[in-house]
Amino acid sequence: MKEIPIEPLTKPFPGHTGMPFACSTCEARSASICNGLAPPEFDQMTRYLTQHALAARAPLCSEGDAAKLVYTVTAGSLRLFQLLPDGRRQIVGFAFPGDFLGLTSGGLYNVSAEALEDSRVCQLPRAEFTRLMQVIPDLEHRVLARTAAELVRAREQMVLLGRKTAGERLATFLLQMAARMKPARPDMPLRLPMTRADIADYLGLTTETVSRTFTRLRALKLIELPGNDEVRLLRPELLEGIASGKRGNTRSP
Amino acid sequence: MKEIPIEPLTKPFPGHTGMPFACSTCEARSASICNGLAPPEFDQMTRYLTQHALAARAPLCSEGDAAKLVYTVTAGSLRLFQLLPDGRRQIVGFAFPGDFLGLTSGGLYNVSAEALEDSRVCQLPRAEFTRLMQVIPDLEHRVLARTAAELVRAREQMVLLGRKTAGERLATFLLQMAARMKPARPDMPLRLPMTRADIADYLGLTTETVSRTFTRLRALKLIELPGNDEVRLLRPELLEGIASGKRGNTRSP
DNA sequence: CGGGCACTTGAAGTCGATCAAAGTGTGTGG
DNA sequence: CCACACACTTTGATCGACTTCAAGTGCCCG
Repeated sequence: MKEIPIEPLTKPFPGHTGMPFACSTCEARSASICNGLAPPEFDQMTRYLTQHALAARAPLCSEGDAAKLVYTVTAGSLRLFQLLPDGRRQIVGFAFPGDFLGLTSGGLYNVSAEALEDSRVCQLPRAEFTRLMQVIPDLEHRVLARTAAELVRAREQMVLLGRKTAGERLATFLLQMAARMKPARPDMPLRLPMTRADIADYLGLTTETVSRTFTRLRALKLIELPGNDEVRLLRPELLEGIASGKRGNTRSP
Repeated sequence: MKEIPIEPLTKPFPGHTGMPFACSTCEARSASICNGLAPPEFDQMTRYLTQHALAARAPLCSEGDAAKLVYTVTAGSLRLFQLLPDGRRQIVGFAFPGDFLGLTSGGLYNVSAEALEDSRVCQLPRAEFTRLMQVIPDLEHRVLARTAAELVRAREQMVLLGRKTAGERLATFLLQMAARMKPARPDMPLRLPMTRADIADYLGLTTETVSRTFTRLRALKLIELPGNDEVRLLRPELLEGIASGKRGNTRSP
């Protein structure tokens, strides 16, 4: 939890196309918030845009801080979370390349963000981004579309946290990750950049329960665990059934 | 759960100002999505705008339905929820006068909505609303602001569902309701239009636990329960402490 | 006045939490 | 290159908050 300062990149971000908030990684996922927008306005924007590297576990921003910057993740992954005064933590989401961070209602960040592994972000002053949204309606459309999509995801997570069993939660999580990761080769094991504790805090469980539930799913031949941070989903269709919450599946896994 | 069809109002909505998506109630809460926008565009819009009454427990829309309409609540209250295949229910929010419903990502509603009591909504075809957003940037700004605010609320609810105890959940809920209701006179009891089962499905608990927790808070002289659907918050500052999750408070309530 | 629904209360059960300890892997420094 | 330290994970045993099952109470409305 020690502060590792954000260090500016010395050399150009590998794969960067010169387009702010767009990079080859993001383009590959067709996820960057600015991809394909008409470039003229971006020329002025470039002036304000910087890239930053984050060491594993480095904080990007903290809940309650003045929200001076908005970010696009270009490499690595982050956890977004809130803390209760006594230290209980809830991870509200993970961020991967192409994801957009820093939109707030009010001038303060409402979640904290930390790198899960060595990561990179493009950042832009929020004032500049707000101005750009006024100038480029299409940019605002995109931000709205993403925010709405994130709200849908948040509501699904509320169903998970409020009503699903541990087995259903983990199955849902694994399928979420599989959908986001799009493994290079099908049947390649999925790499999970987060620890069991992170998964627990995302699913409203403890590390012990997450670990036991992994073990249980493995015993049922639904998954394999080639390494501590790797999973292979052997029967996605069965996992779907469990994740969606059909009872009967529930009590066993 | 039987289908009570939406019946059109026969007489003009009481208190309606003639401004679509704005009514005296909404203005009083300065919450209507369209209040204060320049009226010219609304003249054409009025053609498509209709008002509807909902009987208590009547469904407004169902998760998965084609999202043909957007709504503003003008009177009463609704519950927004999702169901698991076996019937488990998670209420993701309640809607009160001034609240805007029906924004989706994709063409389908992602939650179901039902009236908690006799209610009224203004509705507008979604296509028309989308067109209006293109024409009136300020309208899109407002929709974005509300969606972002709703996302913040959803994340706070994730913390509640994932990490808070029953006592903390109920305290949080009561303060949420107090903040929304703005009781006419201070120290007037709060009217809760939802049942214990609704509260339970909102907080990820059972009706029994909600009931026991109400009893416990009353025994602690933190609240009074003048009627089944009424609460008076006697010590809001203590409830705040519990709701925010400082441990020590936790084990007693 | 009586049936039905929501709410409350009690007793017993369970899923996941907590407490405890042993494994596993990794990076570092001797 | 090995050994130690540390961080993460797994497994086991026990506990407890909330659920489940089961009555019982109160209240509204026909």
